[in-house]
Amino acid sequence: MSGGGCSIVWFRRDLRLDDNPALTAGMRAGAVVALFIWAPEEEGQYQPGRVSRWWLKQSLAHLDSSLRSLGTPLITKRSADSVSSLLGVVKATGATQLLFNHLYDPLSLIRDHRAKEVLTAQGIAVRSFNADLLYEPWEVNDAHGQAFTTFSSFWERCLNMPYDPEAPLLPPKRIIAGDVSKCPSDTLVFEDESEKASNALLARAWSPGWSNADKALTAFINGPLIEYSKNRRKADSATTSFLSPHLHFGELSVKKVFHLVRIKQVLWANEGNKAGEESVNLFLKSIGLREYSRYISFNHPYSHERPLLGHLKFFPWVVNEGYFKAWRQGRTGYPLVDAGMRELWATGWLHDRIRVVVSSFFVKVLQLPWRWGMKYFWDTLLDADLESDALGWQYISGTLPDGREFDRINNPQFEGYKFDPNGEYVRRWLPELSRLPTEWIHHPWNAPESVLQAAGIELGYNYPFPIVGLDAAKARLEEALLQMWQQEAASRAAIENGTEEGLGDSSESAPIAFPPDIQMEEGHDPVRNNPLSVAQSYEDQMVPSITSQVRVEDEEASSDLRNSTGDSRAEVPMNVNLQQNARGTLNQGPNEGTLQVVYRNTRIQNGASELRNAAEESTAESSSSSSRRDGGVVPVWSPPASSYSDQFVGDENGIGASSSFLQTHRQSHQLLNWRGLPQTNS
DNA sequence: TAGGTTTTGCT
DNA sequence: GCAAAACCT
Repeated sequence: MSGGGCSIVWFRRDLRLDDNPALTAGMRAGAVVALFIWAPEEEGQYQPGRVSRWWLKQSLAHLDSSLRSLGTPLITKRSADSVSSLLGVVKATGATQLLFNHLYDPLSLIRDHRAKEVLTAQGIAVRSFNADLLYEPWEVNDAHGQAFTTFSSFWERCLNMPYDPEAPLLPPKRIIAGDVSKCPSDTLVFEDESEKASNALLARAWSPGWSNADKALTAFINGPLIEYSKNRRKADSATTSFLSPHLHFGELSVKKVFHLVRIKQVLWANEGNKAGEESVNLFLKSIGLREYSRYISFNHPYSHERPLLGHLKFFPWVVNEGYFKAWRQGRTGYPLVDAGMRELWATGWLHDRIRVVVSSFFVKVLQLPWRWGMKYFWDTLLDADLESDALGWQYISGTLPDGREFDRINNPQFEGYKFDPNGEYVRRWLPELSRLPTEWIHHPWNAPESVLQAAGIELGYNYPFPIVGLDAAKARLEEALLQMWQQEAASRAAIENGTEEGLGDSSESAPIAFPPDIQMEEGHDPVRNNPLSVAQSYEDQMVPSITSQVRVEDEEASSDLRNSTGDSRAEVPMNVNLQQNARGTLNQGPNEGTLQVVYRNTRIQNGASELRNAAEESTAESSSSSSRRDGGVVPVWSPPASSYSDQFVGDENGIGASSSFLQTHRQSHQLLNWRGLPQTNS
């Protein structure tokens, strides 16, 4: 199918050779040029942090050597604009086809859409695939064809889909190299001199690269998995899977993970091994959360910037850089929190439980804006993953319909004795407390003077007093929530009176800026300060380019999303350019097979229904055909037409639409309970 | 001891 | 907000 030219396989966060549908498609079509483009400026405020870049560097080296052993190098390009680099590579290699696997963060949705548009206009065939998820976000819908808004219902559906996730593909045995003689690689720089020393330590603990990932997976599944449930409460146990950085860069295929874990699940179920079954369910759930993070990101592309429940917009965050600094440095006076933050700083790693502890402390006790914390995680975690981190912080912040209650404060002292009963974790990361007896290790401020003295601790000198007392925090939180509800009610009233629909309060909906010391990693380039400006001229909607079926469960062309009140969700601005849309989609023309349009993400009020219907007809057609689910759709979401903050208007009230927090809650929970929500899928 | 009350875990 | 677990009495 290749014509004469070769295919470019554009690697991004799918740095593996096995179960890589873009690569497989490229091989089948003939000669392949494997390409990686390093364009960090495109990531706006979210350029990868030091440890993340270290990982990427190793992983790419690994991928390159694997590819070479199969017959072709990995071409690397340094770029400020991926799309023009793609065009350059097309020219230099005479490629006629571009293949890549989907990503779901907002910047990628835009960029990939643009890539598809631009290259298609140049006569290049562009095909894209699902390599990152069990199911594409638009495949997972409720009975009305709408997106789920709670994790449990989403995951339940995933586990009970009428068809299984695709079986993982094998790695190629050899690859026919495209002509890259006129397409030299750029040297990519991922670390500066000052970072090298710290990075050297990472290599002792981690082995990036897809075949190492594969070994790690096998080892985990045959080892710690069975104890996963039992051990999940320990702060420093070696019982987490440690697969997350591998997963972030796509060194591991989630479908493969799922597949292998399911085999164990069946095995242990047959043996009646309850602990094993529970472990599997729990582990799969964490895979499910990762899926859900993409799902949320696709359906609510602003989820890394804005709370999904609108009322949180009115929360009076404490904008206190001193608190923020104390938290980052592990000097809050709460040993478990501080130990976690020091571990994160030192290693780029944090056990999931401790992530919850430190982030909930951040939001509830310090009441700092959650996006600061999220950004810090992004900068420091080895497995930094924007979608997962956004989901995690939204959960902690109580901004998800099924998140935790906002007004409950966890007590780090109690959590300390729960997750670190013997104080070993604290002693490892807080040497200044290492001589304190376990009895006091999680609350040194209560320890008698003599005990402190014997342990060599002088509070306020070599270890701080608690930065905020829990009682004070509780009082301040209640006060803040009161304020939030009042403002929310006032705003709702204003909207109902029609006095203020729209732009009035853009200052409130605009996110609080990052503090300067975090901001310094960004900003030379104007594009970075407004990550979406890059794409502002591309206003059209999804650009599905080709074939492939996406199964749509719902029979009726149930049109709009959740609520019919006039609001719209953030990712779906009203000012969609349908002309472009039509051109982008329907004229894609005679690629193989059917044309697929996916509209989950779209909320087009007028004029789009024909499009949608066309889409669904073609879906109906294609879903009856074979099991070919390659090819695919580039999920794209349209950027705001004008300014950044305009975008916030549309999604004013987040998932809950214009209903109040309580109503939203009640609804979602009723829905949940109604269905009797089976605990597991046993 | 059964019964009520409080705490915990949810993504 | 709910269910299950833990904790009282």
